Amino acid sequence: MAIKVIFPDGAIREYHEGITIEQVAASISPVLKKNAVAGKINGEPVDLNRAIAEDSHVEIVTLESREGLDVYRHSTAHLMAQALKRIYGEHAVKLGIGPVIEDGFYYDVDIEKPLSVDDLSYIEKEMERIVLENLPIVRRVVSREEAIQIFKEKGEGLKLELIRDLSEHSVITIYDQGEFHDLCRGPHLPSTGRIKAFKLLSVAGAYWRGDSNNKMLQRIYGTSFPKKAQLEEHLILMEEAKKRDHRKLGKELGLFMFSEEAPGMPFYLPKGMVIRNELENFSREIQTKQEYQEVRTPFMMNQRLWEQSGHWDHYHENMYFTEVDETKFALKPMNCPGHMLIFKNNLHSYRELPLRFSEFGQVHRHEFSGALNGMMRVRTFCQDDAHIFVRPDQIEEEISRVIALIDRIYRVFGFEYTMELSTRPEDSMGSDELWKQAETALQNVLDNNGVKYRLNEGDGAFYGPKIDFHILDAIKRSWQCATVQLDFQMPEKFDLSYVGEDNQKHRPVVIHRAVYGSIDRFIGIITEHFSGAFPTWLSPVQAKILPVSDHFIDYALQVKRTLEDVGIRVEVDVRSEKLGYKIREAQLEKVPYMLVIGENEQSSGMVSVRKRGEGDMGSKSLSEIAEQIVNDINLSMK
RNA sequence: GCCGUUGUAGCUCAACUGGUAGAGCAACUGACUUGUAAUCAGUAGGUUGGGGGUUCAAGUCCUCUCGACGGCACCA
Repeated sequence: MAIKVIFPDGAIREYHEGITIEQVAASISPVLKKNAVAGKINGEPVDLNRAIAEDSHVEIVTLESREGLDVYRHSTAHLMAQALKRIYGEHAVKLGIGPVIEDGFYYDVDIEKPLSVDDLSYIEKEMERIVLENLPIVRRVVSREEAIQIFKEKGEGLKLELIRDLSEHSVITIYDQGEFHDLCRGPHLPSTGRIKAFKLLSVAGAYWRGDSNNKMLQRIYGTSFPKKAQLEEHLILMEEAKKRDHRKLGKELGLFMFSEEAPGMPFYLPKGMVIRNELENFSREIQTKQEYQEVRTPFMMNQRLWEQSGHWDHYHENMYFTEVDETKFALKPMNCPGHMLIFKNNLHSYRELPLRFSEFGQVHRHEFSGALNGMMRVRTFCQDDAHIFVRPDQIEEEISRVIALIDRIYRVFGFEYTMELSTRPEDSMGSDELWKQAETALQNVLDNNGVKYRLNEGDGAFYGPKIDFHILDAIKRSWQCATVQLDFQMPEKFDLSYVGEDNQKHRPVVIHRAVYGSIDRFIGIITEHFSGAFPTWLSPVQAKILPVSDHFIDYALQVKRTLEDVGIRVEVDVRSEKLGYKIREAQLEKVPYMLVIGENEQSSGMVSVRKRGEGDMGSKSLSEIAEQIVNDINLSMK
């Protein structure tokens, strides 16, 4: 019997019934057959050797596609599991799950022996042997009873748990390769010999099914690619990412430091402080134009304030407390309650709203020790926070303004970003109506602005839903920075009011927002984003003057003064070193402008300009170079 | 917090199975007076993260503890 096969491009071909995906691929071209790793029948992913029983839409999945690569890596995960069982024993290794992830795969296993990175190379060797054996990978459909029977015999308790949770009518399949059998939906490569290039990367602990109440398993991470060269390239990329690690660069460039005396709490060194001040001033200037008013509130306030705000109920595990003069205090983990007190300090007319209080507010949050990570996750940080008090009818317009502000600021750094709407979490306060109202308002703003966003259910703040901005840095990693939160709860808790047109008291609504989010983390992000080569306006030292010898120090100092007078940050390298040495150091410090000064420059009143990343630019007059640098600074902030 | 790894001079790293700590860079001193990515020589620098233990002997082994790293969980 002939069947019709419809391809994604709409082409239709006839084949005999029962033809496999692989044969279909072969019928199109030998290259396609070679690159095919799986297929899809009516959208359902299947193995290459799956027979096509009736007229169907068919797609050949090749290694070029994401799906194909995923199949390839999924099979590599099985390959690794098989190697583990061979090395440590069938019963000593109990399998959890082994999925594909962004850049590779992992497999969670329950095994007595603590695995170390040294063990990985043994496992890789065994994997290579299994590749050489070229074992066929075969799919087998089993009944639930059979599946339970099989995994019970093998002592695979974790797999039994998975089977138990499979839905009533799901088809249970097992993939066999040699003596190895794994519960798996597939699809997989046709044989282990198809796996060409892989590497095991690390081992780590991971809770079974992601629940910290469960047992901790050992997770082995690895990656694989169709070609050796691709694997090498990926490993090089990982090395590159390590080189721009903000912790390493922060130390090398003298931006910030950490001390055992204050885990998770950054110390700013003079150069890092320059960057931080620039960031603050930049945002301060823009906010002032947008009618924000800067305020400052205490780091520590009476515990009862936090009880009133709801932080005690919903947040106290993350807070630092202290007791002085028999009074209990808490270090602020957020700035909102302080701003509520400021609002309450006066009577407010509806005419004053929106009222925008901004604060570069230092907050303390007790994070788990294992969560700390350089500047990215700290226990004290500065939020570029603001609380905007609005009338209900002003909500949507004000949020649009905030979104525009965030966009304005992110453009300067060249960040692309995506947005997420987070809704009511489990642990939260307030009535359903207010939450619904707040969520709808945020959604409306996003929809009306034609913004694409992802819905992140149950991830809002305990007092309100939020829109989060996730920026993509230069190496495509995503970071949550800006946030806009809509809050009907705090105004209630603090009994806030303004006097309306009707001379009656009305309840304002609060919008919480941050642009950089945490300035500290933002510095970490831009350090990695720019690989330490900050744009001129952020560079701690914008120009470094390099006298060829001691004889030109006077002239160098004169140049320094001239540039400083127009607001440029300048250093002079006065050491008795050779020019090449000074250049090398200035280059390693990633200074944007190096100005070489010697006999020629001194007599002509010029400087030789060497630009970061571009090299020798020839000589320029003092006024020319000063103008160029100032332009560079101003342009990069537009 | 959990699992694993790790901690040696300011920095980067070395010291075989336990035998009593070493190099480069940086710093300091001196010489050189330098033209576009490292001038030479000398000097100094360490209770090996901290406490306890085993041993004739501990950087090395055991134990507790602190920090860091890789993940997990957490991320209001």
